[in-house]
Amino acid sequence: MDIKPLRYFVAIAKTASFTKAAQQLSVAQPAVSMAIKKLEADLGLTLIHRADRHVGLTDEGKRLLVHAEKIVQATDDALLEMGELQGLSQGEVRVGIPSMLGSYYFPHFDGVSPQIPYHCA
Amino acid sequence: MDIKPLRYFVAIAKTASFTKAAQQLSVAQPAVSMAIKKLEADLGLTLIHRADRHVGLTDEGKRLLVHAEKIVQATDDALLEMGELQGLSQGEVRVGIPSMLGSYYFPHFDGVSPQIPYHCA
DNA sequence: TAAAAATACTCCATAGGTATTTTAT
DNA sequence: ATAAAATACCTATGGAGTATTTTTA
Repeated sequence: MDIKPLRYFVAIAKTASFTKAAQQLSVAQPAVSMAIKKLEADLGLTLIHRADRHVGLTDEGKRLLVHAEKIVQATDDALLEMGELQGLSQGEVRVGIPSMLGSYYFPHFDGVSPQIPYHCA
Repeated sequence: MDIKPLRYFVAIAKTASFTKAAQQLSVAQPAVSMAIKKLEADLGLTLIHRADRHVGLTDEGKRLLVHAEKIVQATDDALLEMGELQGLSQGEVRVGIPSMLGSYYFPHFDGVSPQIPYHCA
């Protein structure tokens, strides 16, 4: 199972519309249609009623929605934290140390290196 | 973010080996290597030390592991329930009704059809 | 008739497999 | 020398876009 279709699905559930969901997600409407179609095929279930001019979840769709929201939330949590860590690991700490003093204040003992790579600005 | 690489990642964390993870997941070893490489590229982080003959998670990898396990678990929960619902919706209810009586006991009023398709065994 | 969703098609990215090479013990 | 991971290469699948058609209110 992939996460993107679940995001599409959640958006459809919220907006009750394939078109609005597509706009909200900045993708073309057919992408959403096909993603849901494939998701339904993969699960062997109908998730959304298309009948009577009204997009609504089936009973199975309602059950999936609960899970989908958890999965999306957990993924967003992960992405957020990883993004923060990435920012940290990318961020340079520019410390203005005269180069000759650097080796004194920031010595490089074997196996004990700074957590964040630093260099003089 | 896709779920399969996260499964690979969790398996590597557990087995401390790309090769064992691949076997466990029934995929070729390079698939695992490349999936992790892409995951690291996507996140902009190094998740696994490859140095010194010992596969181990970096600090960032350890943080991701916590999230990855949640995501995988939530996904498995979803797949399990959807699988159960699929089994139900596929299951036929075989009711032994003499065909001539069927239309009496199970009439087909317009727009009011049974929830589960039935037919006589 | 107008909207929303589905279908048709095309293209490109990527996941995965086999074969091979690199690396470290 | 061996075992494990990385790289190279190839193929096939599928995800997404544009254009178009179908459907229903």
